[in-house]
Amino acid sequence: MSTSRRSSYHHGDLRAALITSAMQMLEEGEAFSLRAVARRAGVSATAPYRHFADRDALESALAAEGFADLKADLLARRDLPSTPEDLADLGVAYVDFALRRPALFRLMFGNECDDADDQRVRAAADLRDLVALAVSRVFPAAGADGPSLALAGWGLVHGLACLHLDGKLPASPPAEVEARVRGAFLAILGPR
Amino acid sequence: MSTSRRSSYHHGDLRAALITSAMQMLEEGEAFSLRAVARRAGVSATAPYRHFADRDALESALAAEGFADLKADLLARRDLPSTPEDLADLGVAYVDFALRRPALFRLMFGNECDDADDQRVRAAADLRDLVALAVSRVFPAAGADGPSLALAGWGLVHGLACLHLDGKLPASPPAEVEARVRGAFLAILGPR
DNA sequence: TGTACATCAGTGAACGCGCGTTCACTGATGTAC
DNA sequence: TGTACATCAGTGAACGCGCGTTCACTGATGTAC
Repeated sequence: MSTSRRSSYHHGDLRAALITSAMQMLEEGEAFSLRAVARRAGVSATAPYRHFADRDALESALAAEGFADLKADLLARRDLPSTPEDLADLGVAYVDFALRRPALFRLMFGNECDDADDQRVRAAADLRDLVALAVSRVFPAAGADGPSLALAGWGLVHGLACLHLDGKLPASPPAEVEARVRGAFLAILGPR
Repeated sequence: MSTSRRSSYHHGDLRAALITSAMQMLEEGEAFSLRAVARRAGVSATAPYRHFADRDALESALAAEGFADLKADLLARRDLPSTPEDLADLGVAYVDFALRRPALFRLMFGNECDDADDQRVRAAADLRDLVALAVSRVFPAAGADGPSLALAGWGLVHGLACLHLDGKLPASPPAEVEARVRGAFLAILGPR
């Protein structure tokens, strides 16, 4: 959309183009650097500085978009879960996201979070809230244990994602991963 | 012990000294590189190549030692857990390890695991087995669900460790972390 | 017991690399009159 | 409607950096005779 009006000099919407390029690089497992992103966007190495203060700023923008994407993935399947099985579906979707976009997932989580970036922090908090809401729907009777239960749900699913991602559990075939996640999830959150 | 017999040229046990230096660097949060490790060990930049094929080899050695240390930490508190509360203690110890030695923990888990290194893979498998054994002691009646339950326990505690480590949950004060981990643990594995 | 020599474990110079970032610049755009 | 000019969004050369790794080398050690 923006490339069509691109002149030889001014780009049109370089900021968005840089984020897109960076996402592609992450998706393809390529090493990520300011210079490399600029290269892929077909622009000089210093052009990104017109749109991002520094490397970290680009990274935070990517992380924020990653959180939004993950949240969208979780919401895509159904409105909100009402049974433990529904909840397990969410867990499967979470792990699936991590395995489909490993580099992005690592960037979102595997960094010392710089609390400075509002957008990023807010996006992460949004995710946590969504998890809490989902768990409270399925277990409305949890009462005072609600927050602990929500945290356990998030921790479990996040841990399984990491363990698969880092090769501590086999990340394929997908059906096996799904069965493993669902099994673990229902073993503790199923029959109550 | 080895430094006392160190001559000006031959070192004595440079391999061990390099691992020690590298561990210290990880502990102090310093960036880790072959050159930096050699520097800290007081040795030329190329000396490590006498003892490690390349950077990855050093890294794998560190990871293997990390797994052994973590396992030792888990075993230090008691022989084997017999109640859910005991199990929660193990979980707390796991998270505590991650927070006390974050860079090491990241190195152990946050890398694409190269399956090539036997020692490292075996050390990671050892850890998984220990978790499975501990869970099976506490829930001997789990039966066919045993493996799923064990995996859930590992995933939960690993996920909580990562979320604290990555700033998605506040990593201090320690007492609060412990309460949070214990709470999450017992919320799902407690009253059965 | 003393000596020759192979082996081992270091050294230090050098390689090429990609990175983040700065700087002075220049081409294009859009606004005021 | 046409022109002057401020502003914006790019360029490209250059900086210093630390890294992993190679190479030919040399000093120390220990073994065979």
